Amino acid sequence: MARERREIRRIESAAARQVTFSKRRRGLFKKAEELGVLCDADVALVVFSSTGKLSQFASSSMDEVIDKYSTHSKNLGKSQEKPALDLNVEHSKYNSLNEQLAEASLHLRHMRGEELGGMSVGELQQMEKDLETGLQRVLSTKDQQFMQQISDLQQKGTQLAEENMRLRNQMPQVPTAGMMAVAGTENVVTEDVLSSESVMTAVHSGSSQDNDDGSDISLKLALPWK
Amino acid sequence: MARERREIRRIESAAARQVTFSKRRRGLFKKAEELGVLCDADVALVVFSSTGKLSQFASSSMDEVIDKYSTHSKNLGKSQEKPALDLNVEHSKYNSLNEQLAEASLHLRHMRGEELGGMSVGELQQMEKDLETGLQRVLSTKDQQFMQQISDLQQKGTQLAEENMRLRNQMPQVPTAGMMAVAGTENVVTEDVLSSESVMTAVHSGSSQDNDDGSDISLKLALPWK
DNA sequence: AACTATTCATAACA
DNA sequence: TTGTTATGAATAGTT
Repeated sequence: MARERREIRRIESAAARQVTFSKRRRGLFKKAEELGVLCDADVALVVFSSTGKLSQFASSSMDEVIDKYSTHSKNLGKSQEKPALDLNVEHSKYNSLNEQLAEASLHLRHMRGEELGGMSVGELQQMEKDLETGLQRVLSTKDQQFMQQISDLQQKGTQLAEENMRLRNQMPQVPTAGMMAVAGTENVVTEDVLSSESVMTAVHSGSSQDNDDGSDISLKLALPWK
Repeated sequence: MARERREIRRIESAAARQVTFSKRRRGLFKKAEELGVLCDADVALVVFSSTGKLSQFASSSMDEVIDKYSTHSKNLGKSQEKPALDLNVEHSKYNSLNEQLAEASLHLRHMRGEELGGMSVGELQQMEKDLETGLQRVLSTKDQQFMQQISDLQQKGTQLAEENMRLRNQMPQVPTAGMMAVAGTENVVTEDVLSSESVMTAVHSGSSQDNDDGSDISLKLALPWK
């Protein structure tokens, strides 16, 4: 209803989906309330966002009645009792959440390639698409994090090299004891060496195949301490 | 929202109220459905008209709650007016489940490559490993299903070819063109292994976008025998 | 979050 | 009730 018509299908971008959800939820609740007032109707509305957040509206206690009936349909006589009613509300929400959790859990197992037996080719192709997209994004994000860590380490390395240079200039009388001079800055140096090692180890043991701009940079990294 | 703005208060004329109810109810349900689809949300909506008539909508798993409700809704004494707005979440079990669901939901979004911002390199590598495993298994399962479909089609093809043969024997007066067509048929049948391989390859590389259930393949394969 | 250009929903009418 | 239309509302894309 705006700059351009939007097709009614799941919004892929999480950010855009969240924005649209906010706007449309407000609109929907407003319409629900207006219908209740204008037409003297009882309206109950429950919305779970994709992140599991709950919001609800009721022009009367309809939602409680719904929840109550959903769990203890036999006990119609207790419909006016508040305590039992609240418990039933909880019970109902609990069951509903349990179902959603089970569903999400199954979806996760599917994503891991488990329990694929009953799925159609179409469903499998959708899974494949999702997995490829997800994998691509994970790889991209991982690369960015590596680059950031490397950049940080380079900066630290430069600082340490400069300090090292200053120390040497202050102690020209120690010819072969270069190691000793470095040891003077032991705290900082040892920390950094350890962290860089752990990073490199992570890179190595880390799975797959791609991108090795990192090895070039790591060579540069090693230089200052040589 | 039209010729003139209408104040949001109970419509006194019963006839006008009924008309407005009808129109606005349709609009409200449409909006509810759109929110569910666009934002991947679970939406449940129950409306009692002032005459006691019930209508309901639910996306996904909420329908069970609503269905149970509708089953027993005959016994309900309905609507007075008393606007009440609830936006509460409570009870430890409920909260615990809600957290689990939120976590599962977040995990799913991570698997789709969304919201990776705060993740460590180690977590990303684990995700990568999981995604690769899942993708591999999905591809494998999909291949199996294709193989099964192809096998089924081959069987059907063989049956049709045999019937074709029988028909041909019953009609020896068939002209030359018919013979050529039959020869073509035999070629296709005997090349089954090759053609199935090419199908698999194409599917593998092209993968992702359209989710037909493979029925178009059966049409294409069936054509030569028609 | 605020701002429009648009599409959409609907109040009045037929 | 259903259909049409002028107009008010909701909102998609943008800033």
